Amino acid sequence: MAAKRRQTAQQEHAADVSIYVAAGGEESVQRVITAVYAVTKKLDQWYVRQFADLDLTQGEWSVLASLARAGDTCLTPSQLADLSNVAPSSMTHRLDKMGGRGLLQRRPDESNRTRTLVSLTKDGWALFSAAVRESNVVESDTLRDLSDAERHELARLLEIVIAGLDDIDA
Amino acid sequence: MAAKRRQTAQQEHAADVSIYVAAGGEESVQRVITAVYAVTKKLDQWYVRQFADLDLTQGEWSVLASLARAGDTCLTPSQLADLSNVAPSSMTHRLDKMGGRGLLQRRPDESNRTRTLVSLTKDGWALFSAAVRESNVVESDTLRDLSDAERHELARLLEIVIAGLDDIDA
DNA sequence: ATCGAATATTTCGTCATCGAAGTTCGATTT
DNA sequence: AAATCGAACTTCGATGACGAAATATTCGAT
Repeated sequence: MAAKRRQTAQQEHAADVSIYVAAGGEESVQRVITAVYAVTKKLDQWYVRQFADLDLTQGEWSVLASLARAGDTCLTPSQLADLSNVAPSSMTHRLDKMGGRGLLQRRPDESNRTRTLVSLTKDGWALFSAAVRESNVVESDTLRDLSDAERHELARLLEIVIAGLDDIDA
Repeated sequence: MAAKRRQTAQQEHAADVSIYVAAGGEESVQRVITAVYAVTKKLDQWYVRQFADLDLTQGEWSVLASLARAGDTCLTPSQLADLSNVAPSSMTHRLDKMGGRGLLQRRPDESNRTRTLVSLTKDGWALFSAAVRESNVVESDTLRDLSDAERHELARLLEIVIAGLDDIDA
């Protein structure tokens, strides 16, 4: 049964790619992009379930991760909205809610009082850390069929893609 | 400037990974997963802008793609909800709206009248095809720094991951 | 055969999100 | 120095999504 499903997952993916090619996409492109989204779609499902244990939505997770990645640098609501792919007006309420839970704090920027600076509290970082450790379980499971060398190669190829991303908008 | 940004994109990614590792994640895992999400986040931004030209939201795109991938097989609202990572109750209104635009049709399943069968119309498939062809532009740009051999290798590694995805829930 | 459990879909109330307008502050121009 | 333009954040009205309850149909058990 496991073996059967393993075959069909590949077959399904191949069939999906051929649909996109039939609709006008390039094979070498669709094969990669479709695969990337197949992975993230499944991961997203698990994130929702795992984060529910921590009373965390994907949107709140995005804010938490953005602030954690910024380190000591405070971020403004606008920056957080951009990083979270969300409208600035949506960020207002989200920050209100997360601030109410004590996960972050807002303080006015003294040098420019139109800006607000957002930073993680100790509780916020603790929740981020807990979420990372929980996520790492399924993420590790996801990559379990890849050797260390293959993970390294996969990361290397993706990093080539990342390096070129910012030059495309222009 | 382009060269500078190319370096910083890699540096930023490396810094992000180290944050996740500091929070308790494994390096070999986080390096891959973080990279995958960096790519999809950027792609999602472009999809929103490109699909706006076609009056298509990401949710509607998900329905369109699911039905197209199913080919001749009709899907039920529940199946579409699962495939779109959305609640069944949300799918009802989404199908109403898309049906009103003539993109799909709902008909009762004669063999089991609790079920409803959804299928793409000709207009629906045309819109799917148009969206694929538009998306392929940025997707192709995204992979432009990868040789054919590298794309093949990237796809191969991702397909190994995909093959194991279904076995994890259990 | 009838009753009860399970499944699929749709309403309904509530919350999140969006786009637009409003408000406050900073910067540039005249 | 005053005024206008622009930027950042927040409110506001409307749409979309969720979870729970309601409806309808099928399947299983007594």
